[in-house]
Amino acid sequence: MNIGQAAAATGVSAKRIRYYEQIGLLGKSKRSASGYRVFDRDDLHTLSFIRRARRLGFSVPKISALLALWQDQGRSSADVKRLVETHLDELREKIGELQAMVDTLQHLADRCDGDKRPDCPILHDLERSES
Amino acid sequence: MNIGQAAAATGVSAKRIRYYEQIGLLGKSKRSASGYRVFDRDDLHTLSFIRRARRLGFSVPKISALLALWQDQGRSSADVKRLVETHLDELREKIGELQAMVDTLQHLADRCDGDKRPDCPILHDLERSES
DNA sequence: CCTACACCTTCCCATTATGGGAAGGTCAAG
DNA sequence: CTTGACCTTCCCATAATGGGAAGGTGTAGG
Repeated sequence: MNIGQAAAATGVSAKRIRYYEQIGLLGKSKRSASGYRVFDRDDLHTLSFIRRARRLGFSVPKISALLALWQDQGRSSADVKRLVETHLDELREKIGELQAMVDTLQHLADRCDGDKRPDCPILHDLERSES
Repeated sequence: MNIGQAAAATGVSAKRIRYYEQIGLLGKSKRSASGYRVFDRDDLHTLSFIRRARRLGFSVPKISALLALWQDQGRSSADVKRLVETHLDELREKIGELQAMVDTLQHLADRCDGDKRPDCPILHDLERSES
């Protein structure tokens, strides 16, 4: 299977597959006589794993750790869970930051008339002298 | 006032100030005879504005728009409000994506024993053949 | 007056994960 | 053998910084 077919089969673009190989997330691909990358069912399986992990917001280094655990038959589920909970903490922290922005902005927008006049509490707040 | 003092006074690092000038978010700074950037009270005011906008998650292009409105005495608050509401939509969309990740991961983590055994619904899910 | 030392300047590199595109080789069908 | 689809590598760009080098400036103390 060539890279284009692997990409179509897994939803991971050819560009990304080459990138993952380059940074060492994937081992070096087998190559055909002419230098084309060749993928087998196991490779597709791994690529799909990576794609799902990306969708859940894991960074490449974290996926690397997840892959290592996945392939380690002697892993403990505690290790996997710990990794995921750390990720959950980070996601929640990010959500908290974004939510705080939303709260502030919504508060300001609620007080903005949104008409033709220039007065606007939003700009007024951004302009304030404190902080 | 030199760049270091302006940075200390506004909380915007010297690096960032230079960057903002370079990309045109700030006009070209006045310079001393020896080439040092010189900042006055107005500049500090603008830098503080930018810092607050950054903290509320606005991108540089959006801040550029906000600054233009801020400095336009003939603006309408409707324009400001529209910009902010677009931003709010984007923030909320991002939060939604992150929250969906959290929901999925929490669900999986809840089902993971987190002990010494290798069985783990998290890896099992990432590995699944569908999707 | 000269020497430190702190601060300034510009320039280049790195970050994260990906897309775009060029130049050139390969393969299968007609 | 040509065409077109596909592959290869390589370089560039993204957003918004931080790090650090090489070299000029400004000031304070000896």
